[in-house]
Amino acid sequence: MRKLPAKLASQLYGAAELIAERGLDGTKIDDIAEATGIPKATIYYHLDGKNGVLAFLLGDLLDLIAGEVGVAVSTVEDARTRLEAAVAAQLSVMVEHPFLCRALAGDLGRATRLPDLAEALRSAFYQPIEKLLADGVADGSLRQVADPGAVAMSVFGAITVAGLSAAVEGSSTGPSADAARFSAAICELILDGLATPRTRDDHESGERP
Amino acid sequence: MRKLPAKLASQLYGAAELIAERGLDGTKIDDIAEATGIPKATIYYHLDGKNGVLAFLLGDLLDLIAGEVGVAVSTVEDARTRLEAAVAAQLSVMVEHPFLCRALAGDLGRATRLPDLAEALRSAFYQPIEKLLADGVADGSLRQVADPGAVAMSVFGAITVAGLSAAVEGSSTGPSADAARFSAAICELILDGLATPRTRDDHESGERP
DNA sequence: TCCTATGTTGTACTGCCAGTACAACATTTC
DNA sequence: GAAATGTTGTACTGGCAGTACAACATAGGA
Repeated sequence: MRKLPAKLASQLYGAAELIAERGLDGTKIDDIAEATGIPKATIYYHLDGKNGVLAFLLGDLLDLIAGEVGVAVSTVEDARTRLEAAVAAQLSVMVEHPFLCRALAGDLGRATRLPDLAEALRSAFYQPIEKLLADGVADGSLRQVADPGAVAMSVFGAITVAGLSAAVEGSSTGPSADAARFSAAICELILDGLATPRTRDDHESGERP
Repeated sequence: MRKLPAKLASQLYGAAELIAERGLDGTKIDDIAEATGIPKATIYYHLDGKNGVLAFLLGDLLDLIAGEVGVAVSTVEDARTRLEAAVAAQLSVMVEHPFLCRALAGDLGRATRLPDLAEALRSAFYQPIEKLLADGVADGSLRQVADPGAVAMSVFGAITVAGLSAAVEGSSTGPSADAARFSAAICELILDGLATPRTRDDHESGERP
């Protein structure tokens, strides 16, 4: 079942847009068969029904993300720099696969109920972040926080939701520009924060010209 | 259809756990009928099928969140302080309604495909944040960032994902402690960031005793 | 009190669609 | 060229959402 011939695999991607648009429930197997050109009987021969299709598509996406992020994380730089690279890598893959991302977001519930996918999700998205934050504290490039688990979860959320929104909306400037823009915004947020550098309490507003 | 009698409304909440656990697809109308004690025919008399049930439950949750956050945001404090209050409010509601949150997360796709809910989602979660960030720049309590839209989306993601994870996991210390913990972690992250306060580039690690 | 509007519920039915069964045919491999 | 493996059309089954409807309940207004 993990031996899906390359040709079928590539055809299957034709179903991503459909699923992204209507959700898996709104998509009939016959629709998938028609959109991909793979006969229904063949789909069932190789995959475990609709869930199988979803699992295959999302599994691929998650592997891709985990791979790219893995590369970005494996340099000799300090953790803070690697964190920036990881953010950029994750966003770049997401922006390049908008349909898969939308399918993932839309059928998140189903995805997390498929054991393989739940694990893949975790290792693609959450774990690298968690590790980088810990590394950063160790090498001094990131601050020690009171609740590392909660912070890692928030960082994960910031990146992932921004990525999904970027993937969903698309833009005029093309995918790589989008990825760069969001990536910069996220790093600005999670590294430097939003508080004004000045006083940390009580300030009468000063209008700017 | 928005006139659901109070008694039925309260019974309907009995379906939240079911839906959270199995997803809406995995939940049969007859299961809902049995779990809530409302006969199937009555459900169909008042609501528009399964989607109607989901819409009712989540609509309620979102109204609640929007309400609490609205209160937190309407004080005379500066935007930074109100942002902290909004984070706390949102998390507190989420943590107190774990089943509804799980249902929301699991059936996000369906939810966003229901027009009323999509709008409610936006106004409960995203919009208050967006406004606060703008206010903060205006009153000087928050930093001006290069891409406010992208940053607002990331902040939204940080809060929401953390809230979902808090709601899903639960804990031994009770809901209000959870909310406070996550709330502190998120504010620490989005206000002060994770970069070490020291040098902003190039640092040979310095071990701490 | 009776009459009407509105709500409540059981029962029976319809239609759609995921998934299965299987036989016929194709391709590969040795 | 025979056996194994893969491919596909066709026809069927079962489960469940949603509907139809009649019987019954309740409330309120005259």
